[in-house]
Amino acid sequence: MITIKKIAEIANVSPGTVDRIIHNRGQVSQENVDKVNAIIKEYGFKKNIFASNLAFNKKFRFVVFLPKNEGLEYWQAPIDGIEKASEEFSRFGVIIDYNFYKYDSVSFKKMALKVLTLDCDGLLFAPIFKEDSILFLDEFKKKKIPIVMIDSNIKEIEGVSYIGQDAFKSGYLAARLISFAKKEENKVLIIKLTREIENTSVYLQRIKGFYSFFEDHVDLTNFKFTEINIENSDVNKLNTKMFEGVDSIFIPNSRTHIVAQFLMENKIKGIRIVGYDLLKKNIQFLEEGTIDFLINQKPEEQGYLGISHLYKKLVLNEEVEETFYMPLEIIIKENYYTSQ
Amino acid sequence: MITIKKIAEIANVSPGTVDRIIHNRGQVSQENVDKVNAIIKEYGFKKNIFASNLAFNKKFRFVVFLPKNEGLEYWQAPIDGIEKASEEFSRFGVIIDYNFYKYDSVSFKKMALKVLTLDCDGLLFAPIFKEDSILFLDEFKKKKIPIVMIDSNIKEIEGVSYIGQDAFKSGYLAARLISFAKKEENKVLIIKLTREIENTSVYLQRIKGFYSFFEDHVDLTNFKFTEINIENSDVNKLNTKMFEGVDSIFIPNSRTHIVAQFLMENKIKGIRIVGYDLLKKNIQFLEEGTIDFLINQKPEEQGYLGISHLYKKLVLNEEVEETFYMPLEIIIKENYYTSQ
DNA sequence: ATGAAAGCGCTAACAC
DNA sequence: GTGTTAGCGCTTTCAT
Repeated sequence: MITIKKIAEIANVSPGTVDRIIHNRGQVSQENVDKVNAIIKEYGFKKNIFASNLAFNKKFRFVVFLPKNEGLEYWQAPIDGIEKASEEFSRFGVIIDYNFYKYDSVSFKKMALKVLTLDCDGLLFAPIFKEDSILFLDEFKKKKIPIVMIDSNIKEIEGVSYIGQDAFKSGYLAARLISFAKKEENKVLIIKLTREIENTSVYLQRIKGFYSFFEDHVDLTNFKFTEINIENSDVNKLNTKMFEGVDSIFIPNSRTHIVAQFLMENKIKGIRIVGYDLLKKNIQFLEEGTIDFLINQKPEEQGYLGISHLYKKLVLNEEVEETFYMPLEIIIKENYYTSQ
Repeated sequence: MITIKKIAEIANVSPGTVDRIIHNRGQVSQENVDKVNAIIKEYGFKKNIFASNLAFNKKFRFVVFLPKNEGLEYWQAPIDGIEKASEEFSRFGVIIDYNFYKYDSVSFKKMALKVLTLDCDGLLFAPIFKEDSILFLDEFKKKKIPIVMIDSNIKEIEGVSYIGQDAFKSGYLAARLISFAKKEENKVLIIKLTREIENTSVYLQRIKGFYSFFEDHVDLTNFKFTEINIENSDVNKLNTKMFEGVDSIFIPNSRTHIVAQFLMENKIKGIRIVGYDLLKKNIQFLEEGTIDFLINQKPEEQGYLGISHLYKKLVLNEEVEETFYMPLEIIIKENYYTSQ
């Protein structure tokens, strides 16, 4: 492995000049730039990361901008992953600056303004509120520093990395899980437990993928679908009539346990349920047998990989994939505990 | 973060003495040992990994001791993972020394003797042949360097790390997948496609776990089991009679495709098949619909994590989990491609 | 048993 | 526009 000193020797210039060229600091003659670049290419120079970091002694400040955990179990998971990464990379100068907002648009906007003022080297962000997120990102991108999105993707935004699931494909998978039940007539309920404020695109994508599966499998004519909308995820809007004759239920978000709880309380049995995310309550019903399948988004890993992405890009100057779709993990009672 | 120099200052000794104490090189008075250790504890000293590696400039040689890929698609996967890790960690001085053997006991023993003579800092190893592996490990352990096993575990061996699946639990999971099919009478075939030479403990553990599930679920009385032994995985020993009236098949290893192929060729349809590993041929039958479930052992990740384990332990001096059970990944047609 | 000091390769400040 | 050099924190050799 060739060093800067040796490159300087070969090129008949000083190490300082080589350094200037490598870091595009300018103030070098074009002649030398070409000469040195040629040598770098020829010998395949890669800077010694130990020496570089030792001398540079730079701290890398990554801003994390996520919803607060207050009552949001799901959002604790990415934080756990981030903390794991933080510990692992702290020795490489990585510092995490946490910025949380309450799960509403007003709090988000307020915090966004603060985040925009922060001095940092990278951003990890979850675009929960789509419109506000786009405005925020457009502004933040002016900083010209790497941005990683987790959880939900905004495909329209350019130059921002994404780590998370493909919502459409996860719905497609859910449909397949539902299709396991082979009966003459299969009544499927799709229950949307929504919140006013949240980004609708994720669960709508999931439902789209869900239907898409049945469109691709026209032989499955014995499946009939009904959609139910439960605003504000209000349990009181559920009633036993809804479930009469129902064989399977698809709930395109993590509030699966609300339905499971209702079914249990009303002693409605024998319905196959497919939902999302390993929340404690969901796991409880998985254990107990009411929920059959959960699709795991691995939120902890998303957090970990988000920081790892920034670390590799900024600290190690490595090339990294712009988009990483998390595997679609099927969780049932018998394998949930192996999922870390 | 306190440095060696500062510790020396506080303790009124030279940096050399502090270094000797940190590395247990001896030749220091007990008085100084205690004094310095107290300071290290008080200030929470952690050595600067950049400076350390820069000065040390040590190469870490990890020996990889695995079966050769010749006709063994499965064993290419861990090698891919190892190569990925190798690239990633090469800048930290990690060098991989590959040692392959043919998939037979004689070749293994021959290579084992060579591996024992190698000068290295860590070992990544797959104990395919149990008895021979125990003899080898007992000998290798005298080197007092870290050893990681992947793929199959030998629980009797102490002080050796394991990264891979829990075979028993994966069989248990397979049983659950089989149990999805709800019919009045469910005839289940367990087909053991074996090779004389291989370690039987893995698939036997899987079968044990498989039965264990049905023992835990006594209500599933409608499942009846038959075991078939196909020695040398010989297709010619399969016949159509075996499959008469069969509803489900469990194949406790990666040779699932052999049965799938037979069923396809003989136009036997409607049998649910659960098997192991994402071999190309298995995927092909998964795509086409003959195989319903594959349990993925993530062999690539096992290889990657194995090297990563040694790297963290030796290069970074980090603490690492001794045993890491890989998640039990359920793969169906709709999610296999998301599994990297 | 202990201290002093060179050097690992890179960065950045300073001098010319 | 270019060269020189101190110093990052640790390891290791040599001297005492």
